[in-house]
Amino acid sequence: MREPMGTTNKSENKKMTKGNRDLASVEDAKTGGNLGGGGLLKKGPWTSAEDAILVEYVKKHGEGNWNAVQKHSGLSRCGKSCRLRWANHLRPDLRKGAFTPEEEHCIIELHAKMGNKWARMAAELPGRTDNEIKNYWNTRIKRLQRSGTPIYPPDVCLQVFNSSQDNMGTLEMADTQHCDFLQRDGFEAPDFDLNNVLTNGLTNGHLPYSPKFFDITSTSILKQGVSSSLAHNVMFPTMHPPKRPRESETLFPTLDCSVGSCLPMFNHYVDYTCEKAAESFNLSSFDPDPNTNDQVPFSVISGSHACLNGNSSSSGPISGAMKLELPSLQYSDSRPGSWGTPASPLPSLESVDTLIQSPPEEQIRADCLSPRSGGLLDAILYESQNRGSKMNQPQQTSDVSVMPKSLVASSPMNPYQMDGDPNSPLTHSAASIFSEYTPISGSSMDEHQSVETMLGRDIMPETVHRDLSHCVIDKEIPDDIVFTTADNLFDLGWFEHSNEHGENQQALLGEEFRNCY
DNA sequence: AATGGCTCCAACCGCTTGATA
DNA sequence: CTATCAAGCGGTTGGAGCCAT
Repeated sequence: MREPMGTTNKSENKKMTKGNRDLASVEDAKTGGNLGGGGLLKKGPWTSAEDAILVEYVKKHGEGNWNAVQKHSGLSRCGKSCRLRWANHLRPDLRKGAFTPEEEHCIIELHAKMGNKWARMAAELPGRTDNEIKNYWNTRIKRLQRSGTPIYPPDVCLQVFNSSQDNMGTLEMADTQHCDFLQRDGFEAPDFDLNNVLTNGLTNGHLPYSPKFFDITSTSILKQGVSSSLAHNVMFPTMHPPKRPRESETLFPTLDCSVGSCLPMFNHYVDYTCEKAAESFNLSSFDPDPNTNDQVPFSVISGSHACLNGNSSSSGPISGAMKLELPSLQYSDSRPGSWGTPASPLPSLESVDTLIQSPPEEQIRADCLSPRSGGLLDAILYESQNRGSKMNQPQQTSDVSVMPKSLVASSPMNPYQMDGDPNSPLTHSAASIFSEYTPISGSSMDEHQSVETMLGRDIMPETVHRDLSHCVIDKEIPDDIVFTTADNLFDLGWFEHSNEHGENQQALLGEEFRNCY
């Protein structure tokens, strides 16, 4: 927690003390100070003299027309710099000092809704700047990453779910600020009862929403939940070396929106589910790496969008301490000795990108609606919309056709079947998660295998069945059910769930979604 | 006391958007 | 319709202080 600051913030105090910049004269400020002349615009920290000039200028001329500041005031700063200085530090309505607990809570909540929309978040927090919020968030993320603390508290998850229900249910979108993109695209989100889903999921010890929600989301997340691969996607890499690459340095930025990251609050359910799963297996916790004694429990990352998943991506390159293998419980029966080497040679995501070419229209759509750094709503609505549009297009079969049909049909987690949109974050999630559960012996991590090959090999529906039955489904699972295609699930009614208004939640995925099966 | 790593945050950079000529 | 400019936005960088060793 930062110390409360007075009229000048801590950093300014530091700088003023250190550099004795207060002594800089107004004349220096006007002539560029340490510029040494030459008429170049000054960069670097502002002096109080420069601040005074800028404040004086704004008093006289008002905000705006920042490029004129240099002309009229003689300040050797570019307009952009002046605007930033004013907006972030000199504005009279700024609130200085540490964030209050209320503000912190608000930021968390807003981030859950909006993602990295700092300016929009700042608009919701009077007196706070986007830069301030951004810095706060980034700092907080890093701190939480280290401590393994969930980023989104449960109450925030609940709130976001409630609000998302409201928004998606009515589509009136009173909060157009959050959902304006929907209106722009004329997209209509169907009604479904997230709140009910949430409440049931949290209170009953089950996740009744799971199969009724997204097949991808539910099954893959929950599959993740019962495996150590969870650690890749939804676990703080607490064993990471302290110095982590910046978020922007994620190796696969276009695919960084894994399930956990796109749907931040789901991670809490994953967390919960994992506990339940652990109970089911009489495990207190999973240690993903039997060679370590790292007793980090199921501390689930809560998402934070792109920030965390770069390193925790299930498909990202795994190195060093993050080289986590599948838990023994998953493959112990069929693949003894597979612990030592990574079972699934994940194709590089670059190769996935290469292999899955999306039609231009979808690329455009993805550009418009990419939930990469968005919140839960973005992710859900993006997915739903893409499903809808997808159904109106000829089926893309080229990729799938590479696979043997039998294998395609029998793939329990075939992402092509579930969603062929390669731009979809959930598709990526599904693909990456799927890949994790596709053990291929005798391959090295360095081998980049084609997605088709990967998807078609060594798929074990039984595994899925077992996993689902242990920790996901609150319905009786017939013994003869085969988790091969989505229509099995439809037939069981798992994609249909009426909300309190009697409306079918299947609509979430679009009527066409069902029709295509 | 010296040093290196880490945290924090102000400022910058590059890109996008919207207004206007 | 196009070009230009101002402003906004999000990501990134760099520097100063803090802290552990």
